Amino acid sequence: MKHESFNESVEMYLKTVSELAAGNDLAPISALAERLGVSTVSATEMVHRLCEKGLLDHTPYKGVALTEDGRRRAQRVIRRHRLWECFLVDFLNLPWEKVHDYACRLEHATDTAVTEALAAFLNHPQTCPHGNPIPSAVGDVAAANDTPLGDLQPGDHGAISRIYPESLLLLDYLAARGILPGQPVEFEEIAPFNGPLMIKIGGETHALGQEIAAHIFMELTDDTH
Amino acid sequence: MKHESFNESVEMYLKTVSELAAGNDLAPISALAERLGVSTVSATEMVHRLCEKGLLDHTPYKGVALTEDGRRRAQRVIRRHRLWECFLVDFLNLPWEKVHDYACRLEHATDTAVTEALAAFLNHPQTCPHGNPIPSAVGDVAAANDTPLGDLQPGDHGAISRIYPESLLLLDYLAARGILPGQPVEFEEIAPFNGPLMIKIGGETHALGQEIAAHIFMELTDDTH
DNA sequence: GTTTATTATAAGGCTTACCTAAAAATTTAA
DNA sequence: TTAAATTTTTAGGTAAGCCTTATAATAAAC
Repeated sequence: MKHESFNESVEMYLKTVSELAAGNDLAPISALAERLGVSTVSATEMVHRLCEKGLLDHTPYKGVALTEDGRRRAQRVIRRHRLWECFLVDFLNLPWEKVHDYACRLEHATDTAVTEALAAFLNHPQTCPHGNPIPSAVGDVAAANDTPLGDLQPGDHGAISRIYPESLLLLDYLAARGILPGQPVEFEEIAPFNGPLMIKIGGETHALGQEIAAHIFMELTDDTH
Repeated sequence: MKHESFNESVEMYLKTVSELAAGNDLAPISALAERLGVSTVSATEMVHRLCEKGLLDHTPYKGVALTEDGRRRAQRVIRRHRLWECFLVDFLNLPWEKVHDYACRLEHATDTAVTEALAAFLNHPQTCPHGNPIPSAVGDVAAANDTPLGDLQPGDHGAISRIYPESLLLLDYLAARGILPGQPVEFEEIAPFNGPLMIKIGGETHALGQEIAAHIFMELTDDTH
């Protein structure tokens, strides 16, 4: 009956740091704590433990980063997570917007042998149903070459590539509006005073808040013919 | 970050009681503790907690039994466990003797929606790869109509129906010898002084200790034609 | 260069699920 | 029916992962 829940917490912290420090910068502990639903004091404690284990680097007053060990460990969790998402959508026909949460539980309870057998069964998919790349078994990920909707200029167009980071609330919102990877996108305008972005997605125009727009990535169609 | 590990412990206790009290009698706390790899003091503590929650009934100095609530809860865990075993063997091609352990982890991390979608995907199988019946979604199980090898008389024959309860050590042992559900069985003799049982399984004769024989069930072929 | 805001640490506590050691209660067996 | 074995309870402890409150350190803004 040895406790596996330590593992689970570790994995959640590493995964979250990986998301927050996606742009190679440091993840502030406050942001970590908020995303994990934990007090900053608790997060600080845990960060110390993970530093001692050599999984995180903490620069006081700046934030935390994954060590190489931590990075690999996080990517392996993310691999399990995204493989399960593929299975849940493609074979169990579960809703696109729900599988993220289901996979969040399974990812901590999946042996390596199961992970790799699952990858083979699924034919080694490259992305999860939300468009995010699936790391390799040793923790390598393809670098993304896309842009968050928030960074677009009027007239830009292309197609949605991925939703990142994912959360049930966000995915529910997007699913209800048909805002999914693959949908064609045309940027129309941004309302003044940091207002919502007016974006045509799959024929319909949506007013998206900046925060949501930061979670939607697209691949630009190159118009410089 | 609310802890799900309480759930996990509860589920392990309920599952184990369900196994130990299979013959409708009481499961001694000492047996519970041993199977869970925990001190009797710890097991007693936990049993008290589960009694307060209305999941167990404890008769002091006798043992524990599942309440109706506890029984249903245990069966639901067992359902998830056995469905995963089917998937792991039939679709991921993982070894028959290993999937029990893999499923032991997954069973605590599987939402009801995933369980039922999995059942549908698998076409609602009736038994796990080790021959044990899969409880219904509401926790009903078909009563088994088979006999442990230990109870046989010389001359009896039939086919292996299931291995129960399962454990990695036992399954490894049986897999190495081709002792699997479906194999034809012929009882030859029992060595004196509680010696091993000599049993012909799939053409070869095996000397099985009584403890192992108690875990192997068979369906007798009725010879009273 | 202060003030203000953020970040970190310190102190004390809680719960779950474990542990050991020792004493008390009950059952079983001689 | 007394002794032996088992079961339960009591007492005191540990570690992980949380919590709140309060103080100290640093960074950023004015």
